[in-house]
Parts: sequence; structure tokens; C-alpha cells
Amino acid sequence: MASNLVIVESPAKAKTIEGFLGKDFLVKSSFGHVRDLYQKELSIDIANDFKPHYEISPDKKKLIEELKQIAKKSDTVWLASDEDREGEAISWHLSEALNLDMEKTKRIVFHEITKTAILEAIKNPRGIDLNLVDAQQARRVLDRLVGFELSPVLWKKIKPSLSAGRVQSVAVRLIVEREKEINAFNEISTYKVTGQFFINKGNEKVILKADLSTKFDTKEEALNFLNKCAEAEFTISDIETKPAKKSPAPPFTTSTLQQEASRKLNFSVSKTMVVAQQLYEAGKITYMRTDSVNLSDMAIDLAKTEITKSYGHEYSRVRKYTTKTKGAQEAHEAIRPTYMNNHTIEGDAAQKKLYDLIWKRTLASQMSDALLEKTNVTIDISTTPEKFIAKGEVLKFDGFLKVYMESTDDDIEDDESKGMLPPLNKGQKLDPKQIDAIQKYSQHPPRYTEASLVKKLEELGIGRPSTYAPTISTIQKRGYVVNEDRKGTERNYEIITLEENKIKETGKTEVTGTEKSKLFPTDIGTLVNDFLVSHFDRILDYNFTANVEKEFDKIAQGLKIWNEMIKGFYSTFHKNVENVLGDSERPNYERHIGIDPKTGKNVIVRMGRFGPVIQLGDNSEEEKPRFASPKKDQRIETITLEEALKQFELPRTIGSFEDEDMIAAIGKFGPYIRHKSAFYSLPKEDDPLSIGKDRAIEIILAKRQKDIEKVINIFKHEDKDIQVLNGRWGAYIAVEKTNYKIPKKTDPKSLTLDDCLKIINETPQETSNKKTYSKTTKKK
DNA sequence: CAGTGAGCGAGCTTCCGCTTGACTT
Repeated sequence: MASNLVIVESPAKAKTIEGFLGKDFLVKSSFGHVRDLYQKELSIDIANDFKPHYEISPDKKKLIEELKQIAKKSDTVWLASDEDREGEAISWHLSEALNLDMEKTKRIVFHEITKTAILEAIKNPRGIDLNLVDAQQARRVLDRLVGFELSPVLWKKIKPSLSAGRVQSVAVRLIVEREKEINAFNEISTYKVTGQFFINKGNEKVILKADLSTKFDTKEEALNFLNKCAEAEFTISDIETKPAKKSPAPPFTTSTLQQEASRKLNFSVSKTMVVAQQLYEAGKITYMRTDSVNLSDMAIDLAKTEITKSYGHEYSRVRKYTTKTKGAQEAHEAIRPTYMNNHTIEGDAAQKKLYDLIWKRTLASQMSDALLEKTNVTIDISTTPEKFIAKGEVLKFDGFLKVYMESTDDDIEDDESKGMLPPLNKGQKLDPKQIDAIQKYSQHPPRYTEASLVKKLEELGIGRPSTYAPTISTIQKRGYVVNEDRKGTERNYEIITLEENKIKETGKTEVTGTEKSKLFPTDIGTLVNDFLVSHFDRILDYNFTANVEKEFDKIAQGLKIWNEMIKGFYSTFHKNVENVLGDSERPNYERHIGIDPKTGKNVIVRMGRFGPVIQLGDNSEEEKPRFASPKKDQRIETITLEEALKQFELPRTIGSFEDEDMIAAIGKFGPYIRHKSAFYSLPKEDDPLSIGKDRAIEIILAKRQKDIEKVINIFKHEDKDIQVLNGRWGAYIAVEKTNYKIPKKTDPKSLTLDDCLKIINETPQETSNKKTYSKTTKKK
């Protein structure tokens, strides 16, 4: 029997560590926290110094019983949870839940999973740091108080089941405020000038591209400039060459991994975490929830060996990175391959891609700088003081770029065609091929992606590596935010070209505003945010977390008592909550967007009982107002009068067919036609606002034909209809509401009643265990 | 997954962080 019990947080970690320690050590995992406040109640005794009321988490009861038994038989229990606030609390909760004898309980910590680190830790045990535990209790209690007092305010004032919290509400605020910035953005255009010059390079002519250092605000200025160029002489006045270097990015943390996997692999934040978890459990990478960029000495050594072996020693450069992130707790290493010599791994496509990314990033982080030579060529124009600048770049030594280059979010960067320049001399006269002034529009600030939101939250010190993905799914589940694509719109721009002394104007169109997988606030998200910001500005302040973190740090250092800190916070917070609940005012967000020219009635958009609604006419008038729902992508804040009025054109009578009206409308499942109380979905290419009578009849007849074809056979069996039907995915058998697959090779037409019954009986009962990434369907 | 096209009703909802699992067909 093992005489030592070691408890760590993760089972994968337990497995590895068990190998390092002798037979005397049994290593078990706590699977994270084992106790928490009750899920359904506040569980904080406010009158009694905010005493928390803990319970063993329901899913941990069995585990605790098991650990209790083992602990009883062990000489020493080693609590080896992570070395941060939460980890310390886990150890403390374990000691309480297991009723551990503190005489034979030891607390140990290690940041890297290596044999030496663990043996070293065993040699240096300590007690549980109760100050650190108190800091965690303060964090936990504060979050519960905020969440469980704020959410009910929303239920009363806005609608049931909404939620608010220290982290999620600020995440929503970021998205709502960005959207407001975008709505308020004033697009302006300028004229950007680029010149192309002929250069003789031996016998051939090559083109030198150069940008003008100034941009013009108006077309007149651009034209004026081009006119001056028509008579000008172009001379190289200066060639400046200077060395430059690029350094690799630090190894991955959770947040940077999520960002890069999003940019390079198009992974959602939760997908990245699921795949990383698989790699971790397979022993391929280190722990994936970390805020540290630190690599263990062993990892640095392995990387150095690998780089020297694969690329030569001039590519190796040992680098130590330090974490600058606000509030980082650094309980783990950076995310890296467990074995640097595994360039690739076995696994599915996603696992391979993510591993490749991690491997390259880690290796590159230990490689030398890339060395460049940058050249700036200045071209004078004889008739005007503006100057053209041509830029060149030559890679002298690739260094880390041999394996990896980090991506950036600003993909709309001007593609200054940097490359090698042809041979040029100072004083050289240049022969212009053409000069273009292109109208460019200013860009509004970008909408957040899931990953760029994580980046922002991390910068603000809000949330932790283990909560980034869940937070993003929560704000979507509550309906505050949607992640979607939006189609762009066309706009015109101009190009003015000077070529062979002639000026030519060309009008062109481009598509602007296309969005792919971006976060948009919904109406309810905007409404909740505006309400919270106006009444609970302290909690919604971007610095709120950073401020309370300072206090938690003081508690951890023993300079502050945790429940006194909470008391200070709560007294003002709770008063605030009561005041808001006390005033009878309900947030009334409505926008009067204009007057209907046909009826002269007011057009109002507002949040109704069942979501956003457009109202035509006031409530007080004799005639009842008309209502319509906005389209899915229309928002209360931005919908125009024209768009709103359009929504009243449906339902619309198209004409009559077989003595009954055909009515076009948009329902829950998209546009449709109703005729004789039957419904016909409209294909994408048909618009319910404009569809004609003939086309509508065509759709109705087509559907009828399909319905006839749908039925292959009907059998009667014990008062039930057994139907063989044609569905979208081929033939199937339907009995009342249940459907059964027909084996692939059988011809559905040939099926007899007995065949059908056989299939029905052989089909196993439904196993509805759907796997999803984001939805954790917890129902009690 | 198998083709849909709502309307008051009682009682419930909710936080953030740590970690993975799932009684049986």
C-alpha cells in the first residue's frame, strides 16, 4: 500500500507525475475545485461577516469519498494543486472536505512537470497559505454578490433569465461600444498617389513603384498635382540604406494561441481549446490554460538542440521571456510541445495543424533575429515639393522566419510591395510610366472577433485562461451578442491616371463592409449594456477588475482582511442595487425614426415583449397601431425609416389562384407564400416583396408535385400508418412521429409491410447524445 | 436533420474559476 497520497488538479498531470515518483506514492487528481458556494442560493451570510456557505460540488461527492478513504490509509497527503490563488484554495478546500490531519498534510508546488522539479518540490513542503486562500474567497464572494444581485435587477427591469457579471458584462460593453463607434464613424476619402517609373536593368526595362509621401483630401488637389507631374522631371535625390531586424514572438499562452489559431487556422476560441485539450491529454503538449510565456530550462535546452541539429547553431538564440500581462498568475509554463524533437504528430487534421502551430512558435521563440536591409529611395519632382518614396527590403539572414511568422489583425495593411529594388543611383533621372491617384476611404475601427475580444480582455486583466472560451459562449447564449458574417455593399471610387502626359479619370466599384465571423451586439445586448452602464458604472468600469485585483493582492500579502474588503465594496454596491430597484422607472428604449409619408403617422422602433418591434401610429390614437418585426440584421439603433416602412409591406397579397388569395410573408423560417392555409417556402432567389403571381403559382404547383412524389407507399398496421416516404436525404419509413432509416442497398419501392416492420424492430432506440463545443446543456 | 409559420396563464432564471466526464440501450 502506498504510504503517500499526492493530489494534483488534472488527471493527465497525475499520470505523468506518478511515473516520476516511486511506488510509495499514489497520485490522484481533484479535477479542479471540489467545493463551491451552493449553485442555487447566494450562500453568503452577509450579516455574519460574509461567511461563505460551501458545499462539496455534486459531481465531486464520489471523488471526495474515494480520496477520504485513501487519505485515511496514507502516512502523508501532499497537496500539489497549482501555485496560484485558485490552486491554494483548492488545497484548502481539499483539506477541509477530506478532514485532513494537518500534522500529516504537506503543501507542495511546482511549475513544470519534470522529475527534478517534482523531487525538489517534495523536499521543500510548506503549509497552506491562508492569506492566499482568503484572497480567493474574496474573489469568489465578490463575483457571487455581483452576479446574484445584478442579474435579478435585469429580470425585474428588462426580462427574465438575463445575466450580468464582473467579466461578461464588460465583454458585452466592449462590443456594444465598438459598434457605437462604428455607427458614429465618419467615412472620409483621400487620394493616394503611386508612381511607376521605368528603370533600365541591363537590356530590359523594369518598373520601380513609389508612393507619394502626402495624400490629397480632394479631387481638385489630386488633379492639380498630376498636372504638375505632366511637365516634371523626376530625379533620385537620396538613397538611404539601413539595417533592421525582426524578433520572434514569445511562446504561446492561452490567449495568444487562441488568437493565432483564429487568424491562421480559422478556429473558434472553443475549438482551439477542445483540440488543445486533446493534445494535452495525449501527452503531446504542456498544459493549455496558462498565462505564462515562461519555458522550463529543459524545454529551452531541447529547443536549442533541435534548432542546432536542424538549422545550424547560428539559428539558435536562447531567450527568456517574462510575462507582462496584467494579473497573470503564472502557475504553469507556456504552451509548448512536450518533446521538441517531434516535428509532427499522429492525430486528426485539426490536431496536426494546431500542434504544428505550437511547435513552430515554440521553436521560433528560441531562434535568432531575422536581419534585414531596408532601403528608402527619395524621388524629387521638379515642379512641386512633394516627394515619391520607394521602399525596398532585402532579407540578409532569415533567422526565426525560417519556421514561423506571427500574423496580425490588421489584414487591410497597404501592400507596399516591399522587395528587392533594381540597381539605382543618386541623381538618376527617372522616366515615368504612369502615376495614379486612387481614392481611398478611411476605415472604421474593426469589429471584434472572438479571439480579438479575448486579447482585449486579457489586456484589461479581465477573465482568466480557463474562462475566455466559456465567457464568449455565455454572452452569445444570453443573446447579447451574435457571431456572424455580413455581406458588404458596393461603393464607387475613382482613379485618376496620368500616362503619356494625358490625364484619364476612371470610376470603379469595390465591395466594402464585408464581415466574416465578427461579434455584433444584439438589441437586447445594447439595451442591457446601456442600462448597466448608466446605473452600475463602477462594476462596468473597464478598470473595475484591475482595482479589485489590487485589493486581492493586499489580502494575499496579509495586509488586508478579506471580509472587510468585501464589506467595503458591498455597502455601496448593495445600496446602489436597492436604489435602482426602488425607482419605478423601466428602461424605455425607443427611437422615433420619422413619419410615414402615406398616413402621416409616427414610426417608432422599440424593444417589445417579444423582441424588437416597429410600430406605426401611436398607442393613444383611436385606430390601433400596426406592428411589424425588423429583419434579423436590423438594429433598433440603426434602422432607417425607409427600411422600417418596408417591413409593413408584408404580408402582401400577390393575387388569387384557384379562387383563393396567395399571401407572401416572412416567418420564423424565412419568406413563404400562404395559400389555402398551406405554406410554401420561397427559394433564396425570390423576394416576397416583389414576387409575381405566375412565379408564385409555379412554386405552389412544384411543391404539390413533390408532395405526391413524397409518398412511395402506405401500409396499415395495428391502426397505425406505416409510410414509406421520399425525404430530402432519400427514402425513409415514418410511423407517426418517428422515422427510420432504410438500409442503403434496398429499393424503397419494393419494401413490403413485413420488410418495414423488420427495419423498425431492428432500429435501436434513439441515443440522443449530441456533442457540441459551446453548449453545455446542463439541466437539472 | 425528414419541413415548420407563436402570442398574457407559473415558476424559474443568475456569477467566476478550477477541471473533465457520461447510470444504459
